[in-house]
Amino acid sequence: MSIAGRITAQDVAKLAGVSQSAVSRVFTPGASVAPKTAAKVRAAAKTLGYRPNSLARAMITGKSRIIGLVVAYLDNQFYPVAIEKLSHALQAKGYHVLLFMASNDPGEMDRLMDDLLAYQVDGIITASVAISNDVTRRCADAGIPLVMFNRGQPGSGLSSVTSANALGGRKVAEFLLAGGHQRIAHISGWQGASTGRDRARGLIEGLAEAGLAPHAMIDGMFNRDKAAAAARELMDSPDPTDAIFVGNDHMAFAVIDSLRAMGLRVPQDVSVVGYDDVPMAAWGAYDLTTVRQPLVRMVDATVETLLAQIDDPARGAQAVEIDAPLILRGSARLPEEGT
Amino acid sequence: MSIAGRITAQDVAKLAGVSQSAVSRVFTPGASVAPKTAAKVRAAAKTLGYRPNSLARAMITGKSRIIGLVVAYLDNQFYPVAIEKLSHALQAKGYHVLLFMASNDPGEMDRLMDDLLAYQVDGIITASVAISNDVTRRCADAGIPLVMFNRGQPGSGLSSVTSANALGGRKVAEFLLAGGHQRIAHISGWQGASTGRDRARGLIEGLAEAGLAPHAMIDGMFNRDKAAAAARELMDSPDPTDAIFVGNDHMAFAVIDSLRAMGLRVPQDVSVVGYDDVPMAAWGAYDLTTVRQPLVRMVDATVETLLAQIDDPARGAQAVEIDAPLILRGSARLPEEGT
DNA sequence: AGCTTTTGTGCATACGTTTGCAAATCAGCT
DNA sequence: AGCTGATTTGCAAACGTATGCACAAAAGCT
Repeated sequence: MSIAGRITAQDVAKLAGVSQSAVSRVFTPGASVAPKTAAKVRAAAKTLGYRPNSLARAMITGKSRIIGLVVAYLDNQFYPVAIEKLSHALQAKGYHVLLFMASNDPGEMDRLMDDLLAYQVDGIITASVAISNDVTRRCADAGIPLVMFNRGQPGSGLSSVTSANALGGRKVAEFLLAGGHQRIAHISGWQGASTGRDRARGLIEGLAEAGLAPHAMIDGMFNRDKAAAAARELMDSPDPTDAIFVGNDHMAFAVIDSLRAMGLRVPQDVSVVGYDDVPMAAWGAYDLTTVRQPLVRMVDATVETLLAQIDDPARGAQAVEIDAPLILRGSARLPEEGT
Repeated sequence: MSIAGRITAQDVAKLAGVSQSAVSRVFTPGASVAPKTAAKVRAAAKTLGYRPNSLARAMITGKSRIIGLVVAYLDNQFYPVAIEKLSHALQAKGYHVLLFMASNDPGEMDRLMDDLLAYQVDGIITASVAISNDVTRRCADAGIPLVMFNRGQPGSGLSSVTSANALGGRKVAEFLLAGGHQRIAHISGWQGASTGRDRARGLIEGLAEAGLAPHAMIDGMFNRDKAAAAARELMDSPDPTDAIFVGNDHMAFAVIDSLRAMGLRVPQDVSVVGYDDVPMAAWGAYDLTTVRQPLVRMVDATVETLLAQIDDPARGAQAVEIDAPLILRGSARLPEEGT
């Protein structure tokens, strides 16, 4: 019965009539301890309600079993769901998640790095946040593996996990062309991010193979308001588009809202295709045709890559790309049968 | 230039020509240290890239400056946004967030408690997750403050921050009555949660004052599928309702999707009112009339309550309720002018 | 200058663990 | 019984910091 104050391994040792080391060994998986004493210790621990202090353990072993997770925005549904899955996956591996919110202010990440290092995290996952070279260097210096989730940084020597964004853009191009669209515009993801650039490039390449070019390209910055404005601009023009590929679902919803507010029908007047396949894309109000980022596989690849790098610091960075299938729904006109 | 390995206060001390204690004092806000030596130490720290080890600091002070944040689901947009704000608010106060995902399996929370205690968190915030008496007791034993966000546990002696849910339900009742609705149904939040019960009770009381009773009550369990099924059931009946108050926005969206799929128009055929006012409620596709939970004020109250309890463990629990205004949009028929 | 009061510093201990090492116990043999 | 080898155990030293205590240095005063 613990009145107050922390219960330590000493207390348990005293009650069980063994040394403190013995207690430690009982709670250390690989250690050598006789079944009989283990039983005594476990009994004592249970009555006192003892749990080893993870912080003290981290000090001595040099492994905190904490992963720093840095996220910029949570209003795009893709990220909450990703966090949920990442967190579950890491919990299952015995790691814990220290959550950091970063604005996209570049200085912000540097400040967060201080906290991350101070808490001796074993590894870092960043989701949709820009990494300066300084941050990269400090991670390398401290020997802390970092994996970028859903964003790459070519030439940075950092691991990343993304979907096959360029290929995804290509698939959209082919699909829209097959559907008979002539004037295909792109409201892109932020061109400062690999994710945004690659999707745009894929679309352009896909159209080029048919001898076409995008009817228009506008940087939507992954921002709803920007995307909505872009949609209005595209349709107000004397030569409006007949299909819009939007850089992610989050913007695509804003685009559809905006089109409907203009009295246009989707997909009769204009087709819309998104990217991500967040749960909301399947909801009746949008029924969005989109490219699915296979979240579970991306999450699995992320923790696998990160843990591999933690276990073997000599292992180099790797950039994983996961195939992203096109999901057909009602927001884009379908190709004719038998094409 | 750090080649590898952690830089400790010892290293800095050596370089600066002072004792390790001096270095510690420079990084401890209230401590007594001469400006001159502070400067020397800071310089040495900067060239070595030194940051105090938070884990070691936590060991000695007994304060980890870590808050455990336990969340059940992230698919309801209310919670991601809440997490974002909570995290920012805590970061601003020098705390950090250890994130735990809990299923609503009651045993799950007990297991998480082990981890929370092992990491010596200074406090716990739970968002929409059930707390067993056992968990309550263990927190009390360990002297760890806990505040429940967006859920209360009457008689548990636990702090909580919610909106004024019952009053909110009342407001909806009055508003729908004023709008001339006769058959008002409720697809409630989970009746196992105070939040769901209080909103339902408010509606019932509000209708009772006008001598009415709900036309129907169905427990939607905060679940989209359940809510959609409930909506179909309500409208398929020989005596369909003319207004549905839904226990939260997340379910309300499913209800609207479901109604539209039946060929019904919102609000011409049936009015829908939600609860939360998540960002999505303002989007064109739903334009949902709803009760706004003032997120910023709830978050502020939560961290204020928690930190007050951390600073003064003797302070008792308190249940904060924050007024929740009704936000009028297009999903519910408005009362006549001049009523 | 001599005294007292304030301020700054170093020494040493403590926080709660893990783990190498050596001593001690135990089991398995002849 | 005596020896060998394997297993279990306790001792003590770490990990990197904060902090009480004693003392040194500086500052304030008449």
